[in-house]
Amino acid sequence: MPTDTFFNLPKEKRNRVVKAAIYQFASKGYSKASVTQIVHDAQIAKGSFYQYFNDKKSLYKYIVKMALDKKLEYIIEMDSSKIDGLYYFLIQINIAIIRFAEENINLARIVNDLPNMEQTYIYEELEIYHKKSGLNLFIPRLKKAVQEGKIKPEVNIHYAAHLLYNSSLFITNYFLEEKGVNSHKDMIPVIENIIGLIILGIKKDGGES
Amino acid sequence: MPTDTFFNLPKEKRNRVVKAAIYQFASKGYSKASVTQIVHDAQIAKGSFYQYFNDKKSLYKYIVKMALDKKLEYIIEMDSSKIDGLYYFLIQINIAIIRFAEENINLARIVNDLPNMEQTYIYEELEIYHKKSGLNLFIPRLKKAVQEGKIKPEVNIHYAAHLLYNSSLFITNYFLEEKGVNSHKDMIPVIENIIGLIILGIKKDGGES
Amino acid sequence: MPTDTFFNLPKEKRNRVVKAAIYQFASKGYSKASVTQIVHDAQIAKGSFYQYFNDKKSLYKYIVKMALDKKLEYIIEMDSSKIDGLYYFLIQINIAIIRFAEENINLARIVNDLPNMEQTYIYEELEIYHKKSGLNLFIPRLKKAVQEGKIKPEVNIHYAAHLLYNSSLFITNYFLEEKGVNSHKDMIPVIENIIGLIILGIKKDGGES
Amino acid sequence: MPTDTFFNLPKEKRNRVVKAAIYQFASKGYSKASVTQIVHDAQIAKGSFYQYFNDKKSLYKYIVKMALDKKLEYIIEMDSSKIDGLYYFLIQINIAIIRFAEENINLARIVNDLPNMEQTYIYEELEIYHKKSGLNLFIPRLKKAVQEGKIKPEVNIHYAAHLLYNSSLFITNYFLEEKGVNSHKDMIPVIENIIGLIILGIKKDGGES
DNA sequence: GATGAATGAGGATTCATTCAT
DNA sequence: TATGAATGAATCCTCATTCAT
Repeated sequence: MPTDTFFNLPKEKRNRVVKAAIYQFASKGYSKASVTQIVHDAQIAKGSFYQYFNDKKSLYKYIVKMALDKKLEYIIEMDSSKIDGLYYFLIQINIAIIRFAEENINLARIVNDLPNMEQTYIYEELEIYHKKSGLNLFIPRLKKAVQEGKIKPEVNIHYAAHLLYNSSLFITNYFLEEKGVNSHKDMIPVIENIIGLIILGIKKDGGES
Repeated sequence: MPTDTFFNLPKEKRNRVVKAAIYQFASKGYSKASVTQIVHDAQIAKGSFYQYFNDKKSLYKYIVKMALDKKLEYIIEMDSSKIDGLYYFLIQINIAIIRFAEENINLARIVNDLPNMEQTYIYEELEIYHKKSGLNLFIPRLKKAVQEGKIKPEVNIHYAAHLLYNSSLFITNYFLEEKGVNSHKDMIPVIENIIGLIILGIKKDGGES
Repeated sequence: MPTDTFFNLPKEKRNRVVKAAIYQFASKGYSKASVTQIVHDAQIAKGSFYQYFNDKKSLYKYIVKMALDKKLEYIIEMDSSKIDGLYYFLIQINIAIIRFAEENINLARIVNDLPNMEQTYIYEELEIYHKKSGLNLFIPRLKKAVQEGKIKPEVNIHYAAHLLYNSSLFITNYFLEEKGVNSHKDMIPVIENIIGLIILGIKKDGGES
Repeated sequence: MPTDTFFNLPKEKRNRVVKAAIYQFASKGYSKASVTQIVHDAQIAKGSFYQYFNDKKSLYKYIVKMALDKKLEYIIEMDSSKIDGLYYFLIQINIAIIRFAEENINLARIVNDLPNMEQTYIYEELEIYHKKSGLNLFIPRLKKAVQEGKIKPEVNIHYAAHLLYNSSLFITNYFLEEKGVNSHKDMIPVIENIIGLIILGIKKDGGES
């Protein structure tokens, strides 16, 4: 969504703009993010900014797309084809997401802020990208597990996917806010616990609840 | 967080202010909510507003506290002492929350928007209230279940509470957005499905994952 | 189209705003007129301006309405009921318009600039007022003259009204620009000439053209 | 008013610039016309534009001159020497102008917008050209008619010329705006009516006004 | 205690023109 | 000569807060 002009810029300058924008959106959110602050941080002229992007919204959409793409990169990288069991798959996907968050803190903040945009008109224009790294991450894998007879027949795939996506968001937020957590490795037990919980349930076998 | 002046006001006037504020915060969110619009809707003078509240933030905190208190009312009302099983407890608590949302749509919106404030400085000042109707809703009950030997020993209570709180938020959002849902009763199957999932797990017994 | 706030202002302040606005619109036209300049000239704060008027357009519409009303005042004042002949009526109406222009130069400039707004969306919202001091000034009088048998049957009332309205605009512009003309009295011969021309025609009787 | 560079350009490129400029000035007016849009439409570089013209004003003056020249072409073409009567001459000249408008809608819009520029400093620099296709169109012919004794002695040539010029503008505007009018031929009755009116007057012979 | 006008820094966006390559 | 990125003052407008009455 940037203009051609933006792509003709030297990479270094483009990076300054992107970096400043990411910082603004991550720390202030879309509507409080200030174009004035972005151009100041990126050391470009106000007018230049509007030669790179039609408006603030265009920039935002570009950054969000970039963030979601980056998130997907981490997920694709994990080469899910080799992962057989559902439990292991879910562990891996959450680890991938946390690694994304670890290495791209501000992009992760932006991604995790997306659900808050859902009521706005901007969201609709982002929905396609968002879906790819949202619910759709889980639905196909759950369907496969159903076919393989590995999932209880009474489980509703739709709700389960929601729960899993939601959990991944929550896990990421947990990571982003928890100041004591330094590496994605520290999160592995948390992930295992939560995914284990979803897979096996809270309830002790044999007990009635 | 209002001034004494506010509490000396006739109840009817106070209600006008509260109602207008709830509407603004629910529909626009904190930062986009307009003081000008609130005083207009409440039919009070701009200057009066600043005699009732030090600033917009004070009003927001007051409304949030009110919303959380109201939510708690619904939860307390359900008289959990009589509820024995954990599953049934979780179903009931989610139904209570949905009933709160059903009868106080705008307050529910404000409550469910709270996690988005987490990065802001305002959140810290609200944390205490938030906790009461958040995580702390689940932790004591989970501890009890542990003592009763009803929960797998490897389950981490802390994370389980997070997952349950998160699920309750997600269920509420689902209710608030789903236009086809008219009554909290329509949500009961959804709740049962999701809670069932958390209690029993996704995995089919006997299968390896 | 101003807000109540504007009308609550002391007359002196209101006049400062109106005067500054008239000056801007008259000298720059609608789109080049600067709100910043207006508030500067009127010695009010930018924010105050937007408490008086919703936007620049509202102010413009207010000023245009004011200008057209003022123009009408001069026309109504001439007490057309006592004016019998069409020629005399047309002379008088043009004199009234020139007197309006003489005593309200900038308002007259704004009024005479209106036809240029015709292609804009603003015009539509002003049309009603404009019509009253435009074509409709002439049509009823021409109809009356037709009934009295004083007008050639082949004359199309519609076109004649247009020609007369157009001539009045032209006469006013002539007055506004002609630097040598100091008083409306200097314009009387011009008016008589032009109206005489429209009434009697250019052509010498008996000559073939 | 373009630079030599402009005239050294291949004709095709020059035309692209001219066409884009005409479109802008016709549809937006001088001050709203966008240089950025012109260079975009003409597919030339911003910098190139300023090598062809010193500034926006220079381009405008060039286009206006072009428009007035084109208008004159249509008028000259009608070979007025062969036209004898004043009435017929006026009919023909108005038809010529309408034909110009019909075949050069955007140029006609620019020409008819000129009077609105009269208050601006730009106008002065265009005045010479404007006059040639304005008042001066009528004055010589009126003088001739006076010499031939075909015009009432009390008619002031100067004012009559103004009225006629003004009427031609009005007729053209009428043509440009009237959506039901497809061809200049549809305008002939209107022209005959208005010119007839000016030649013979509104007043019925024998009646007193 | 009530009122509502005043404030001004800040918001996003536009645009003719310049200048380095 | 052609290019297109850079510029920055100017545009309209918003809004929480203050203050005089």
